Amino acid sequence: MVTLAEVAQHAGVSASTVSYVLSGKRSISATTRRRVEESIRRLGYHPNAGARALASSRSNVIALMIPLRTDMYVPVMMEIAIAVATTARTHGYDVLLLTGEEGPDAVRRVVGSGLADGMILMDVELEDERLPLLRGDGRPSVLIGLPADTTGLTCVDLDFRATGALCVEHLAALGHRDVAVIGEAPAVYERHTGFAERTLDGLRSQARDSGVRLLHRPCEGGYATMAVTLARILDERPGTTAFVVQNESAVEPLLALLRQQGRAVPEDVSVVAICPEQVAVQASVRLTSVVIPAQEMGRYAVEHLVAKLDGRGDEEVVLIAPELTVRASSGPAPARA
Amino acid sequence: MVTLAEVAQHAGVSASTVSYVLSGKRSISATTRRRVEESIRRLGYHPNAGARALASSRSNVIALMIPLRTDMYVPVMMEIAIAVATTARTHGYDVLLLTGEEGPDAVRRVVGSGLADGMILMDVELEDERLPLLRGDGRPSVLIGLPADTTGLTCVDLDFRATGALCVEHLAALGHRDVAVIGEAPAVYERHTGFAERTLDGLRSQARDSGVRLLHRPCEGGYATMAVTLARILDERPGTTAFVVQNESAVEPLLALLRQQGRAVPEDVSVVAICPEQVAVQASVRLTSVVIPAQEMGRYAVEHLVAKLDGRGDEEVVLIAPELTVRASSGPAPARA
DNA sequence: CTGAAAGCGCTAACAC
DNA sequence: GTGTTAGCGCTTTCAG
Repeated sequence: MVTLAEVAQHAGVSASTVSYVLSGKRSISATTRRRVEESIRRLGYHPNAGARALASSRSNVIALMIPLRTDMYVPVMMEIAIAVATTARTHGYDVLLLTGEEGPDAVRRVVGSGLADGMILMDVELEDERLPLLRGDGRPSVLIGLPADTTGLTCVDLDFRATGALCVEHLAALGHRDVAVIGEAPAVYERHTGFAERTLDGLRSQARDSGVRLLHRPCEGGYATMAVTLARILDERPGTTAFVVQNESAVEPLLALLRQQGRAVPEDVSVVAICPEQVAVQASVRLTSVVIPAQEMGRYAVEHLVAKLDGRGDEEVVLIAPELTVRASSGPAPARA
Repeated sequence: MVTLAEVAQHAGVSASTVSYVLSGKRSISATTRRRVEESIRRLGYHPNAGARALASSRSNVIALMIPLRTDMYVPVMMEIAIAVATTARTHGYDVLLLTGEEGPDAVRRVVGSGLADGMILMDVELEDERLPLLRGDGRPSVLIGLPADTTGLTCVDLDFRATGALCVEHLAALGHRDVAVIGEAPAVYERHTGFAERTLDGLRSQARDSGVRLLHRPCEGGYATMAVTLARILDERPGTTAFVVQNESAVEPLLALLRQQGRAVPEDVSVVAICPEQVAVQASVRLTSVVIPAQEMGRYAVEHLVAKLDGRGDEEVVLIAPELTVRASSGPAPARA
């Protein structure tokens, strides 16, 4: 293993000079710099991460906590994780992957050990038990998602409230008066994951404003459950002419079932989805949708965290404005029977 | 920040004693141990990761390199990643997440800096440019996937050759003589990702042995492309009575299209999928399938890597035997026309 | 613009 | 069964 001292010797300079060449924290003559850089290359030197962390009390690692559950919005999470990892690299950070499993202990461990300089948490619940640890003094953190109380926290998320409103607004404008909402699995609501409830808020309040009747039903993914849910909805509200779907694994089943029942999309019923772009585009009907900006959220989260780590801190809640893209699944409400 | 020295002082023992209580590398009297543990708790001590890594030249971190592409088998990768992370924790390791983006440089960086003690690589190509770095001396590594030449490497993967064979065998036994294979996207084959080619091998050789005619077509996910692919297949081989699908995002489109064309599954055509269990179970028809054992692969990979790190090394290729689960999508071939 | 040297917090001989 | 101590490789004052 090549050490900084060896590089120094090889280049005929002192250790500190090599260190400063690396960090750029003081000016170095062009000649010296070149000699040192040459030695570094020749010897294949890589600074030792542990030593560096010990001496500087910075690990250049950020921790990313992802939920354990693989049952929900998996592609979104993956996309976020990848965006976080690549963005982090461009800022000189590596990413430590933590699963929610350990809960608050993981936060304590990582922060306490100096394994990471800061952390990004996904899948935040409204009353998340990890929040107290983040609020106080601890290391900087950024949440992807919005808890009930955001004081002292930095959060990034899609504005799900506005998203819900936007969906209803779109449908109302097309003349729909009876809208059904296919939501996430019941467990998601029970767990009080913020985004689901906020979407619902947005849907409801806009529905009130637009004179739209709303029926909300959580739904596990898959055909079997979707079939039951749909039957129930059409039973309770036979006049339903539009659906808002916030559940990736319910999208395709819904479309198939509608088709089977001879309900044409968008002539007889409209469908608006809240989902990643790929899902919207690859579905059997190109879906009018509000896209979940996974990459953007990941990038944002890292950039805010890095800013905080650099002392350019700012406690702030960033809500990304939703954008509704009209595709082939939504159209004017059919004439009343 | 609480240091080991402070714990030692608080407990009235020496630093080394605290260290040994923590590592268990020498015997400690029950009394001392209790006193130390109490002090650790009371002071909220967490060993500093950097210092520990520096002194012991072990970081207790393993690196996981995942592919950048989010277009392919995303849920599988996510499942593997999570299995890796949780298994690693049970062995006292944390996981560093690397994207394939940096390529071989990432390997050099991580290994050279001692950031991680070993690494797990996913999405290995047949002639992967990272392999030379892993083969030689370097830190221990485990591949998930199988390159062309495995000498000096440890690999874990589903036995895709056997998987292909198993699918054909199943269909042949049911009397099918014309089988079409819906494969991964063309890019996957062009990139020479091993698993796709090995599956094809298995399919083909078993087809020869069983007197089955095989037609293989790569396919991007989604409805539009699947429709084109299917039309072409039925045009070339109108007698096709069975499909093997190895492409998650083609499964549902295929089923929907067959339905639209009035071909009943499994009465008119059989479908066998190679996919994660969830996909097989949640599809519109419960699919006869060979499951991709993502969790098992992740777990295995970590356990082998940890074994290597502990000196219980073993260069070895582990191929997990495929298991075909018969569900509702396969049945006897229809009587010949 | 460059050197010298004091730690950072922990591990692992080496002593007893 | 426990204490002492010499580093691990780097960063960062303090000097010049």
